[in-house]
Amino acid sequence: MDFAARFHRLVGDDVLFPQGWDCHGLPTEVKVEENQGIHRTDVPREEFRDLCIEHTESQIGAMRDTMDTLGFSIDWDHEFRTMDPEYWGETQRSFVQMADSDYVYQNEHPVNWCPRCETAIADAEVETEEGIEGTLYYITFPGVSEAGDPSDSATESQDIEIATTRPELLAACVSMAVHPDDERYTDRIGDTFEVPLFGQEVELIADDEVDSDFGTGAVMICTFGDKQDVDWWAEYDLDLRMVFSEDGQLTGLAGEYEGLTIDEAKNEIAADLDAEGYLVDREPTEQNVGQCWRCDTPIEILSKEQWFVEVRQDEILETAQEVEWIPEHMYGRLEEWTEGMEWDWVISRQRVFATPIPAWHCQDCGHTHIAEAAELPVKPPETDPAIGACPECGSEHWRGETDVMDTWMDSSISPLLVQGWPEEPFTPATLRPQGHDIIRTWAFYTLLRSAAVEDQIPWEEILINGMVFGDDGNKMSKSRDNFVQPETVVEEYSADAFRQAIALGGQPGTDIQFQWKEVTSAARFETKVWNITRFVAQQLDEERDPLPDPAYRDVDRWILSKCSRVAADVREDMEQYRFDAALRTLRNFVWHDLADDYLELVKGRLYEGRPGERDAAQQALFRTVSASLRMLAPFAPFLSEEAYRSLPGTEGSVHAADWPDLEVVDEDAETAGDLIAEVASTVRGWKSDTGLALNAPLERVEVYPDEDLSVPVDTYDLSEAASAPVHIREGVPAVELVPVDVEPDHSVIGPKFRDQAGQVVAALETMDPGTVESQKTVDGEIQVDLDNEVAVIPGEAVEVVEEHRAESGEEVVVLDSEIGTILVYE
RNA sequence: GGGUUCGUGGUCUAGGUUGGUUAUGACACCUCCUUGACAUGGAGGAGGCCGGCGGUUCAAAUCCGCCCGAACCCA
Repeated sequence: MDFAARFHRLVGDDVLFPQGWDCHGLPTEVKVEENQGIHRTDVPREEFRDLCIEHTESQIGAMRDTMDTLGFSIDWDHEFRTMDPEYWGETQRSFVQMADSDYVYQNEHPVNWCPRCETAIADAEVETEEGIEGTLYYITFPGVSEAGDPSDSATESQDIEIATTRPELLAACVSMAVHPDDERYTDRIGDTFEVPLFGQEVELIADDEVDSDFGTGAVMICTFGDKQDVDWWAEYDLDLRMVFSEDGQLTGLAGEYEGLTIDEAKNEIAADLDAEGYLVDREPTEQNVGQCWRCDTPIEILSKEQWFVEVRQDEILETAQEVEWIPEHMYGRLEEWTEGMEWDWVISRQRVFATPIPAWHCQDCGHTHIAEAAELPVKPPETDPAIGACPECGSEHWRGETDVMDTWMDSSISPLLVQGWPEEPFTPATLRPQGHDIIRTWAFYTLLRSAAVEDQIPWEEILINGMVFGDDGNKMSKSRDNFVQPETVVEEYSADAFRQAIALGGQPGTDIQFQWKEVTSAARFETKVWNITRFVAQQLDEERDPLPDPAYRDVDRWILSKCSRVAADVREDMEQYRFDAALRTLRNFVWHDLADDYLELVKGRLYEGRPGERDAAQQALFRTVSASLRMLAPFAPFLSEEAYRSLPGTEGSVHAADWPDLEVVDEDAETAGDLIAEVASTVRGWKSDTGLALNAPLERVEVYPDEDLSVPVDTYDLSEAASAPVHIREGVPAVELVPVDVEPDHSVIGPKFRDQAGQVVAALETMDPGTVESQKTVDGEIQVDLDNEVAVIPGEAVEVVEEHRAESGEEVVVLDSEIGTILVYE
């Protein structure tokens, strides 16, 4: 996040904030096919690739514009794109390196296959069409009694009936399954049956995934009818019977049915089953069918040679544990995902726009050769390997690998490449920001890869941010019409307001809702800041020499002390990525302490103070405003920059400045200042309430603080602000004091009286406040009558609330405030 | 079905780890106020059984259990 980058620059860290573009992938190919009205096999690979690059470049351009508009402080010198040969060459290098350390291997693996397009397609390309009409066939599988097997000899296996919509897959049947709780079949599990027409023997297994209510409650498992079959095949380590070829015809395994299409086979096999008496019944049914998104042909699942990367779970988890997760519980997601991994990572894709797998297959002996590091980057289908002849058989006939890599192979090495790998020694990046939706991909693969390639953590901290939702709380989408383009916000308000709204959305890890009202309040705050700066700039002399030792008054010391406290708090929040809390604290300070209180208090001095007095106020103002602008810079880079430059006495850019470090925490001044601010705002509020002008002169104001002050309070500015002489008095004001209420301190009474506490408090509250008050002042403790005993409460455990009333005949107004009593003589 | 996170005035949100007096702020709403940075401002007000039930405790928004509801990830 940009907030963090900007903040760390201010505190003096050397920040590398690169931007990478993950270009490759299916969505781009699809988009290009759509725009061009072509299929990727219609044009040569290279041409299609170029079209993708072109499209991606325009996308990147648009996104970069947005980022600039929003003020992202990206280090564009370190921009990279995974589609550039400089990048994907390194992706290949990491592949070669992982192949050398035996992470990479080839194996058969089921893929979605479109028989018409004759290509593998990704899950994302499979569209599920619901409610397709089909026929459900009920087929009898004869039981096999195995002679010589004692467990079977007692109870001879009987026939079992299954239901399927795909009789053409009988030849591929490798097992049968029922639900373990299905009473119809409990004693049959483990029995063997014979597949009709084809004769192979299969075992009945039990699995929770079987739907007992469907058909007969028993299903056949084929390689492969659907994804479920794939899971079972892997889980139970079943045989592989490939019954379809790539063009959708039955293979030799189907015996006499070889060469038929799927539909032909379905009809013929169904007819033969009927003829042989295996077909018990057929009924119409509705089913969901996976189809090719492009041609609507039903998808088949075929097993194809694929490239894999071994997932070493322990290694990944160990690496992940060394990383600090923010928020912590997000580690749990990765852990769960990692532990649940059943298959290794299939990295090969039968696509075009991606990093080519740098390998060749010898056409004569089948040997697979992986490229040497020196010849990278390389595009195998176009180039022969540097090695020349096959090391196994000496042949020079190579078939370049046409498969390409999963795009996560690109993006999962970005931390390495950013650091100059492989030339430079790798040091982990400090921070990785990413969304929680891609923990199982980006974070997972990056951990895997940096552990595998460099045996290191990729980054020290990983900050998981939430998704941004629309104003109505739903995920942004065109159909919901809650899509908010950042540009729209920038046009109507400003980029800084947009940034603030996002920052305030919530803490890291939680999804945040975009809210126009946050933009509104942010925009108001900006106006406020701008006006403050303008006012202060006006009050500062252009050629003002900083004073070595200004004659600060209490309020000056107060605002400076508060400011340094705020700087420390904000800094702490920023370090923990609590941007919401940081901005909140900052806003509160600027708006209320600085603008509402301090500015009002020093106006008198600024307008007509003596030179020395004025200088001190100017100096304090300058330091506070300058510090505030610097703290605001990460959130509102544009506004703070302009304001900072317009403030006389600042040099250069606010973004090149240092984080404020005023080092003037002054407890006494804060006590005095809080009192002054409170009195000023109480008097101001009273004037406002009574309809007086805020600068209406008063005869005299007397302040009686509740607690004795340890320090003298300087009323110079207060008198100016109140337009009246202000005196701080000790003791009790000469007005009637009427106790009206008692407030027990539960944290004292609770532990002291334990289970009696409720009773004590209740009794206390029924007492006359005057009695409580007198007992408290005379004895230092209060006696409370309970039902049959007397409880003694220490005086400090009870607060007596008193109200002041002016003695009759005197022209005085009594104001109660948080810090004490204020008497106003008009 | 499994996992994770969450449920706080009309809306959004802070606080929750460390239980304790009056639960924070913003936006919207109502009343009043042109006063020399700012009406994109200022002063004040109304509005909450802190999702529900139960438990621990003198005391629960906060800790524990269950339930209901939402979102996300996985199956």
